Amino acid sequence: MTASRTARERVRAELTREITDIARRRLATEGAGGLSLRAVAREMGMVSSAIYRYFPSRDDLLTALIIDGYNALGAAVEQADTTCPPGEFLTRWLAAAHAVRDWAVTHPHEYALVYGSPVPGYQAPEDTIAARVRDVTVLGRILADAWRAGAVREPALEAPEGLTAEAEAFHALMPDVPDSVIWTAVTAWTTLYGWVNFEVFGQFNNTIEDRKAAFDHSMRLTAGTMGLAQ
Amino acid sequence: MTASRTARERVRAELTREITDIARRRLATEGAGGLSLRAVAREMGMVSSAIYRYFPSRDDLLTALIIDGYNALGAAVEQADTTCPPGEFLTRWLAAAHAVRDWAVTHPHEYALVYGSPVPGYQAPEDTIAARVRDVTVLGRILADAWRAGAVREPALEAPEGLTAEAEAFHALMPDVPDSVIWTAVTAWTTLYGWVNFEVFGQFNNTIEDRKAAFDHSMRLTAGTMGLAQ
DNA sequence: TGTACATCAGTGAACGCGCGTTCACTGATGTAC
DNA sequence: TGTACATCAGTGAACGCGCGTTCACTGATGTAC
Repeated sequence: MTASRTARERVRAELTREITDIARRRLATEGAGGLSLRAVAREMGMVSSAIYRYFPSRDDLLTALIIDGYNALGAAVEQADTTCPPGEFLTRWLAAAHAVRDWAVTHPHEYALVYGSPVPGYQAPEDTIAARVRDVTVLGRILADAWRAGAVREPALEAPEGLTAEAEAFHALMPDVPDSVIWTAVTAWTTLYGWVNFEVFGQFNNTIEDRKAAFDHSMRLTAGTMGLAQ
Repeated sequence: MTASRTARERVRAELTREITDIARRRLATEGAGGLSLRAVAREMGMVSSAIYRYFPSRDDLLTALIIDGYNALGAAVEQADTTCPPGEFLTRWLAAAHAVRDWAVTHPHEYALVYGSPVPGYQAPEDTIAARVRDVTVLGRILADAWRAGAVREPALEAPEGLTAEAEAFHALMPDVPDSVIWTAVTAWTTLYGWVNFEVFGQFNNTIEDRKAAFDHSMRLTAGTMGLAQ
């Protein structure tokens, strides 16, 4: 019967989810390097070998968590952008930036998993790529839309000749946008994630208290660097 | 005899150095979380308990590595700045920025130790602070010097009222500099380290090849954000 | 200068722990006739 | 609808491994008289 077959599959999906949930929670205390199948199994009330019915190895579980992380972050940014009026580019940029920061601050360990120092000995497989680019795709789209609408002032600093080939990869995200603007976008991108890294990894401890406000201001400055009108 | 007493102490200093050297090298393969006293001892040709004559615990060894890392990075940045003509502020900024990047690229695992995701379960003690601020002290000094020399254009974007108190901590590094400029400096700081994080942690793999040139351009754009004349 | 004592470096065994993964197995759930 | 068989989930024991840290010890190096 299809119905009962689905019943078993449903349990399987639920337990798979429970495993990743517990694993995610354990990231907080142990970090990615210390994620342990046995600990997850223990918390599930299962014998450790039972986990292997769901994930063939520790690295596969880690991969699942990483993909989930990218997708959650990507979805948050996409959602933030779509709730903005499409023609208000500064608003969209700020919304997307805050979405990145908000997600990172509420999920610091998952953020560390996707944007922190690499897990030693772990090699991310190819299938993480699709999930990996969702957030920057949104950021690229905002600037590309702004450019098409004539809302981007070109920077005074031209792109150096030698970087023409390097900009290639980013034209996939931002077609029609000139190289000089591509580089302001890449710079803005590093500012955004640089800030979030600093905040999540504790570099602002004892220095900045109202981090959301400071971040907001910094992202407005960054919008200026990109030539987005205030 | 003082001479022979010094002999024993010299051996001690040498072995302590050897331990940290080996530990540093092992960071590369294992990451900070996987750093193991037993492995270091094995590589030293010592029995594992002998390490305890030199470091009372694993965390103390880690602390030594972190302090060394901050100092090496700080020294590199200081050195880069002092070789520049003091009045050429853009040159100084670029030199300092490249010094950070160069050091990080040649010592990626030590960089990860000081600017990457925190080591789970490790709490940095107070005595890391002095070493920790050497690099940003240089960056602050460059902008403060430029400001005093009248070489900094104030940004169009004023600092929001609510951030006055937040800027306090940075006035220690950059006295006399107005808040609006403080925030361009903090933003530039996050851009610099954000870039280096991205590069060292592999985010630019398969996208940017000539990273030094792209970084240089990005840092010139960032100088613009800070109001430093090109 | 020579001897008695104190300090220090390194040894080797041990404690108690957790880990990833394999394997033969039991019993329950689903499938085909 | 009922039975025989196949698939699947979970068990429990085991393999072989590495870890941080403690402790009583030996022997060498340094110190004080």
